[in-house]
Amino acid sequence: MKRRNTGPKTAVLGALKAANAALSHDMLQSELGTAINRATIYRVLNRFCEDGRVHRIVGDDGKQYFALCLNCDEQKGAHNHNHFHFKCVACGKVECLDHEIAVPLPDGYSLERFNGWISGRCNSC
Amino acid sequence: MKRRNTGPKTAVLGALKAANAALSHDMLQSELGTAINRATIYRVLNRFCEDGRVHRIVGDDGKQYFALCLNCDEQKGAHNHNHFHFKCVACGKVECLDHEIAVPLPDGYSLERFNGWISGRCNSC
DNA sequence: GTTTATGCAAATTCTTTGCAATACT
DNA sequence: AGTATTGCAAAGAATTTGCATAAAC
Repeated sequence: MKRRNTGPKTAVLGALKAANAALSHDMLQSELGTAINRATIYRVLNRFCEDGRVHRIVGDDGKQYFALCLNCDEQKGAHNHNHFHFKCVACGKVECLDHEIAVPLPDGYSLERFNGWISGRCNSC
Repeated sequence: MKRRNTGPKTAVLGALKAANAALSHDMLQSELGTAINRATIYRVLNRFCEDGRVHRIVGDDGKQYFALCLNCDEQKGAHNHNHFHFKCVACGKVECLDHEIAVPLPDGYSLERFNGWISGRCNSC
């Protein structure tokens, strides 16, 4: 399944780059306008996740957020997503808190996915 | 707004106690049967959260899970929910990992809600 | 007898999917 | 030409809400 370069794909990627933050579908949609279809945005995002270019976080609002994998794929193919994401309740921005978390798993437990989320107020708000 | 004792309320509370785990709505529903209405279960859970008897966690499946506040309210009225919740992808059980997490917040940031979630495999699976 | 809580159905919100049409390579 | 990708509409899943009825206190 070879990937192709298309408008929606580069638009979504550009928006994520420009935002330098994690964006939800509706954030992207209002950024990109209705010219790009809702379903397309979801599909583009899911493909980016499969390809390891983007990681997905679920917020405490139950919604999915997407952020570029900055320190992930370039390293060694392994993702290091064991960090928290912080959403400011005032300005709405979602940032990666680049601080690897040591997970306190009981003996015999194995980790498959990590989803750390904090809501609060950022220093500009 | 005074609270009243009703069947659904005690049924939900009993199920949460018996499970000794965090349960989602559909887990509760199948536990309690269809005699208790879907909307009622949601309303009971939301009231429990308001009253601080139960805490709510959002899973990486985007669904809400509810667990009794065991070490929370009795202490000093303050909740300590800065712990992870672990969902086993095999057996589906969601446990509280009772280990207070020190959150690495940047200067000037304040915490309002903590939502830590890990998916993986537990020691029985 | 008040007022909270329930049940039912319908509405909302977020996300996915089927299918025909479009556009990369 | 061949196949990945899009758009549109519709379906699905999780949760909430309006309103009349029932049940605590």
